[in-house]
Amino acid sequence: MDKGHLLDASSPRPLACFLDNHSRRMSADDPGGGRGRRSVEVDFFSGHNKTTSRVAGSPEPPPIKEEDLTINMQLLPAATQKGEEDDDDRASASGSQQQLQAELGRMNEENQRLRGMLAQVTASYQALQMHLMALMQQQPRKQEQFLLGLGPVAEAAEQPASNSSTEVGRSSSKEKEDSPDAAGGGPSSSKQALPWAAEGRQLADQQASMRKARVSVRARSEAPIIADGCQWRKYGQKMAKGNPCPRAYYRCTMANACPVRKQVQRCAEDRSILITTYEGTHNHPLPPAAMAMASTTSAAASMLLSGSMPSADNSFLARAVLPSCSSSSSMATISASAPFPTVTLDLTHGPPGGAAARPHAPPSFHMPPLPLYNQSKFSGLHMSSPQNSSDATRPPIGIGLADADTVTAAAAAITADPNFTVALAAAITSIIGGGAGQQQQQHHGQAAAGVNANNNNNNVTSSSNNTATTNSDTQ
DNA sequence: CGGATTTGACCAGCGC
DNA sequence: GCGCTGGTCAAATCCG
Repeated sequence: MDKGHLLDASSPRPLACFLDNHSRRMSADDPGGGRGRRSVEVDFFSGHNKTTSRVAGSPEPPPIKEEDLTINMQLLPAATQKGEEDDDDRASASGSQQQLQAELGRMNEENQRLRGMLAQVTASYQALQMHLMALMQQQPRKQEQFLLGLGPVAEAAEQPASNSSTEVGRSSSKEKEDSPDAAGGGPSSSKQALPWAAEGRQLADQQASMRKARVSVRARSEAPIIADGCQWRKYGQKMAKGNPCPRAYYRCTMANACPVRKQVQRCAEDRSILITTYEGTHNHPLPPAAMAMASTTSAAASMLLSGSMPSADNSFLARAVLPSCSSSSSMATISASAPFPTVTLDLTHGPPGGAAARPHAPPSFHMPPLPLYNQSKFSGLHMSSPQNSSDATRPPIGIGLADADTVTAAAAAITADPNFTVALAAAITSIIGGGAGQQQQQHHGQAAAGVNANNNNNNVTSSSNNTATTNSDTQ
């Protein structure tokens, strides 16, 4: 593999550009990415996120400020003054002035309402931030308590003090310990444990889900692999059942013990579609080129993690939240009932050029356009936890049903579950604001613990949080 | 010669 | 228990 080519983040290419031109750039003589050949990659997540998430050249939409919601009243005197200049129109001006005042009243009312909404959103955001911080502080402690002998014996016993995860084990149990999430706590001398057994187990389950959460990206491409900014090494290839195209396995080689892997396979039904499935979170600083994908994958993992709520809430929330963006043709589907909970980002839809033609358009959640391999149980628009497999057989929930009551009730339900809110915010922020730069990355870094996503584009060094994670995992 | 890829073999999980 | 399948390993091979 041409390493330099894989890491070619120096020539960021917006997705739109690629999908418009990829057929011209492709060398289709070696679609399998043969040994030593020059690999051609799709640069979906090029280094400069801003180019990938909106039309090139269009300015970044400014954040909504409180002042923006204030009605500019300077227009009123001007209109009045003009009325005074014309004595004949004075009577009509008086009438129009009343109309203007009535309008003013309405606008003031709306202004107050918008201010209230803004205040509410701001308060909610701050509350969520506080909650997240509290969770992140609790997590290492609970983790170490779990590792002290309350979890499965084998898993606890396999936790090496040295954390020498350089060699990825063959067994899945060994693989689990390689996760940066699992390494967050590290060995401890604490001896208080038993009261935390149930909680520790729940946490372990949560983290197991997080480890196994996958993000699948579907995109039209003749290239054998997409350039996501990371460095990958191919370690295997298999023929998957039901698909004549082989599935290639890659692992991240940007750090020795990075647990992130990806599978690349062509869609059997449309071989121009490349399906790249990511698993795990990076335990090392990422180059800017890789931030978008890392953000997406970990945010999706967070989102899936939030799916551990009761099934009724899942379907309800999905129905309430998802339809609001169902009109878009760019897609993200959620499947927690598959062998591994999976989020699929579908970049293959829309007009020629697909989502790339409107890279700034927010991806939405929708019905899966095509059945995905390894997601045979997927049944449509829903979020379901693995333990609630009954949801998988539920008929697809209708899209576009979000009436006002539904939205209101959904807002209440979301508010009642901070975990979901945080994860959802992270996912949406990541997906929509893929190019929103630092704010997005800061969001993500806070929402998806253990992921090196809070490096901004200008600074690839680890933050304190990520450094802790990296150290505990690799040392 | 070092590093990446290929490919057959091995292992674990799952369903029957 | 057996077979199937997915995932991984590691020796062999290839390439720059």
